Amino acid sequence: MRIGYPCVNETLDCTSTSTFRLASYTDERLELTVANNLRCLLQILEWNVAHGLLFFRIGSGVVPFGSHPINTFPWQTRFAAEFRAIGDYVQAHSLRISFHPDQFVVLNSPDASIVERSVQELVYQGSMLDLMGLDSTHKLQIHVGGLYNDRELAISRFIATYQRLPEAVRVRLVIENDDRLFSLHDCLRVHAAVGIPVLFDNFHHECLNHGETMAEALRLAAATWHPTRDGVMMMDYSSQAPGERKGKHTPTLEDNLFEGFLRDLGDLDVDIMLEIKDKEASAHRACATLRGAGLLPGVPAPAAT
DNA sequence: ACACGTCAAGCGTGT
DNA sequence: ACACGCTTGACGTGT
Repeated sequence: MRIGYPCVNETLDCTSTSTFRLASYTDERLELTVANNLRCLLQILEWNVAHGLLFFRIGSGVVPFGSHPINTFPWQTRFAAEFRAIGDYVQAHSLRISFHPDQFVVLNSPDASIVERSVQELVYQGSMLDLMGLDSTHKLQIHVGGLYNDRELAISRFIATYQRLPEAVRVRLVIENDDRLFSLHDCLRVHAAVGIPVLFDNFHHECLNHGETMAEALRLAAATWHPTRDGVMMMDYSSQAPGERKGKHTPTLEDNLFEGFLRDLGDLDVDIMLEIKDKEASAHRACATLRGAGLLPGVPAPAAT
């Protein structure tokens, strides 16, 4: 089992997704920014290893405008060595990497140009994994997309687009149940049609479900991951922010809820991404809970920073 | 030095 | 028709 957090390390003064405005795009600016982002990315991964956090979601903005036509800089060749070094580090320490392209990636849009831009964004993010030399156990996670007043048609459009994706994207793509439109049940139907793994989000499942218990839901999702091709199931973990609007993520890990979740998990192996606002602070507490339950080996005591 | 309006992209909901 | 949340920082202009 690995524990991770998304995109940003709040302890280090180093970010892997610094960017600039489209209006101020130049190749020089791009080159400088990517160089700095990759330097910080490696630094964050090193910090994670030192703290026993072996799962990390890399932000979409490592290469600013990575799928935008304005960006014709050959960053793939210019930074081949840096990407490779990061991939080597990931493999040397058995880290797991994911990407979560954001809401603009909609594979089931009825608008062909939106689908085309979405595919280009997935190609960009998948190519970073290729450049790192990482296999298909490292994933790109997206949602099924929009509803467009016709669930069946929306699902069938997703399936049709999925089948046309470039191989490098298709082998890495996974779908996550969302909190309002496409439930675990919907994702399982897409899986049944094309074999795409389902990345389970426990909090979204609490918001939108068809009566499956948490323990059942976890096992249904786990069964969609092919052990060698996809690796151990990945999931997102969060819980409701107390007193806030339904669906809002908690600002910090609630240890008692997490312990209850671990009971539902039972003996299932899973890599857990903590989608919690205070990032690595909660990830630390999750690790402590897991070590207490004997589910994680001991790690070096967190170094003062 | 600091404040704050704004930033590539989509969708559904609420007013 | 339009603003908002999603996820949030931080860019970049103006003072």
